[in-house]
Amino acid sequence: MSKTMTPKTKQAIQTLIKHLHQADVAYYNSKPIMSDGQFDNMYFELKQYKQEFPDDKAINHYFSTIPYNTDNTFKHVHHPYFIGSLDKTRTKDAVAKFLDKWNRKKGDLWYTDSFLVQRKEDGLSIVLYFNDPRMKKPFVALTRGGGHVGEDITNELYHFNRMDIAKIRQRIGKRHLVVRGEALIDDKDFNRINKHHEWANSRNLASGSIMNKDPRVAGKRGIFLSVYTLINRDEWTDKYPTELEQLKFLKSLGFYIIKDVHQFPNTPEGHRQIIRFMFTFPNWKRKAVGHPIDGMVIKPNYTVNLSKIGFNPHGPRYSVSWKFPPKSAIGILQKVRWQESANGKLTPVGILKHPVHILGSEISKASLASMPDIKRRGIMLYDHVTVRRMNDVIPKMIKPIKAFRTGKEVPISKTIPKGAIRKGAYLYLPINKHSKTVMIHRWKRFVSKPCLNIMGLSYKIIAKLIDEHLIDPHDFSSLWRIDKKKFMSIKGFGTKRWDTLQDELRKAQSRPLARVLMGLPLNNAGLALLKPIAKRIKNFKPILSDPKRLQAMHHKLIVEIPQLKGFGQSSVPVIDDLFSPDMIKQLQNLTPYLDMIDDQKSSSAKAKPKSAQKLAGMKFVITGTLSKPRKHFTTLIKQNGGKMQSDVNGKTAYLITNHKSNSRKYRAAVAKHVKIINENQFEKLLH
DNA sequence: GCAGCTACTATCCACTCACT
DNA sequence: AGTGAGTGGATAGTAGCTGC
Repeated sequence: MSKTMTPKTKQAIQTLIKHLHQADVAYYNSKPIMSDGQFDNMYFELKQYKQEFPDDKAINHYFSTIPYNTDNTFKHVHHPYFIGSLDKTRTKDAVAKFLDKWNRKKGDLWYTDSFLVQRKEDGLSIVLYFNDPRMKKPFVALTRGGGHVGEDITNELYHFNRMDIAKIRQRIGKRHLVVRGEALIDDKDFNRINKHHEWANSRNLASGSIMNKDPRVAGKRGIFLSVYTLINRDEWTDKYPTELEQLKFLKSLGFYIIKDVHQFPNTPEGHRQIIRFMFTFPNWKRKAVGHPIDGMVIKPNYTVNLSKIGFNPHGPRYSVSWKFPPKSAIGILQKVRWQESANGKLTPVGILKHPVHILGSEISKASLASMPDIKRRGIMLYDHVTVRRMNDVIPKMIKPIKAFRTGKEVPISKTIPKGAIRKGAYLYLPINKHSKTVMIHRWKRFVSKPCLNIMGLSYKIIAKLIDEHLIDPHDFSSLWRIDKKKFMSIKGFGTKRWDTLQDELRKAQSRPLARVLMGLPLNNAGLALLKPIAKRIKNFKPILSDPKRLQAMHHKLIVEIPQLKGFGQSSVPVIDDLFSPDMIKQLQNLTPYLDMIDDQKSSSAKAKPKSAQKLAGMKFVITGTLSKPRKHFTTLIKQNGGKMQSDVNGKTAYLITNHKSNSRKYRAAVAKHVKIINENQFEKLLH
């Protein structure tokens, strides 16, 4: 039963088909406008619509007419077998469901003793026919094409690397053999050749090389065929009933056989192992393969009954593939939200019309960084944009798909709030001290971890306290004078929350002066500046109550602080801000509740005696997750005389990480020949 | 008194920009 | 080169409420 379609859905489907078609055409003209992952996402979406609306003509038309390049001189030949593609699964559940279909009783149609899991290589699918009676020549090589008609590339095969087709033909003799493999180019060859070209990826290069009129070109570019299955296996199962035996046989004939085929038993534990193996396949391993792979394939090892299981319209029913989650996706930039911060700074965040899925997570918003960044990338409002997660984590809008523009796009500068002032790359709104956003931001800072560290007062809780008139938004000290009865009468607030708050307030009393000062709405004031200030103030309470001493201290700081190493005249406005009437009033109000004494013991990680300092002078950078919190390592480093850096530079001694990655720090470490060690090697440095 | 639910928070990560 | 501020999502954890 197909549901009725809303006009909105209809429009969505039309747009999807239009874009898939554009992408198809671009792809077959070797000028792809999006990545495979992005294409897959859209394709998958349309497939889901197909399930929902199986009778829709537009959808069915798309799936029945898949375009291919007609502009070539290669001969089209019919495949005597249907060369299908595998069903794509996306979830663990779908994989589990596939595995559960198989029985362990020999004789059953769906029987196998074990499964094979192998890479899904991302090249050009090619079928080799030896002595096939339906072919005009004793040896024919065809591309897969749409599965029914392929292109004759027999001449090119003689120039492929890693196999000698003439020798293989000799060994086969008169026997009938049909094998399938993937034409691939190694990453190192791709990179070498692409210095002078602009191929989108090595699959495109493989395709382009084979299509080149000169068959020698493919060979020179390092193309090879990775053979992964026997197609006419029914004629061979008497001798070789399993896939593994068939692959071994093909290898003995001289074919280059796909690497890393893993076998798992058809048992509940085996199923769990398969899922674990596939879904935790690390990125570095994927890169280490040396040529692109885009997923995993699962197939039964026992092949005797496979032809009886048969095909669905796309390919065999007895095998499925799982594709790696795409690294980027295409979304529509529907809205730009200008987020206002405590100091009036406006930062743009791109809101997507529909969430997209990248690396298994749903992304609905992505950073637009700043106006210069937006201009560099040429992104406009209502554009289709590619979205990536930087280092697989942080969502960011990368670039517009200009081919999808309708002419209705609007420059993002038009969305800037009225009254915003430009200062460098950022925009600011004049600070309105009564704006609720600004007030809450200031409270957030005051109670935040590096400042007063009062737990349990989040953005929403603060908003509630202000709304219920429990605190005076302009006076931090009002937090200590909340009316217990009123507090408890608010929905969601009880004794526990009250007790916790009181407990937190007591703890806050002894926070070091520097952290109290950092809680104030001062611009550009961090601990680095406030610590030397607090050190000179020592005990603020007696000074606050004496205007003369206050003035003297203000003067002393303005003179002394800019003299310190690392500080300049820029610290003066911060100090002036600190001694402005508003701030002093805040501090005076807070005197009954806070100690406001400089914490001299706080030179945190106590350094070991110099003789024991194994890391003296060494600079360290950490990237990625380690087995213990980073603090564990930073403390150890500091205790032993080392220093932490946030970025790798020429002076970095070691990058500590447990995994290879493509992060900025890792790349920098490789480029700058910085030693890369894991946490175990780091521990050894200390012994 | 307990389980299950809802609401919410802190923390982590990489990166960008401003500034000294 | 170093510091500070500020971006979002995943995750694990906390607290309070509700129903039994």
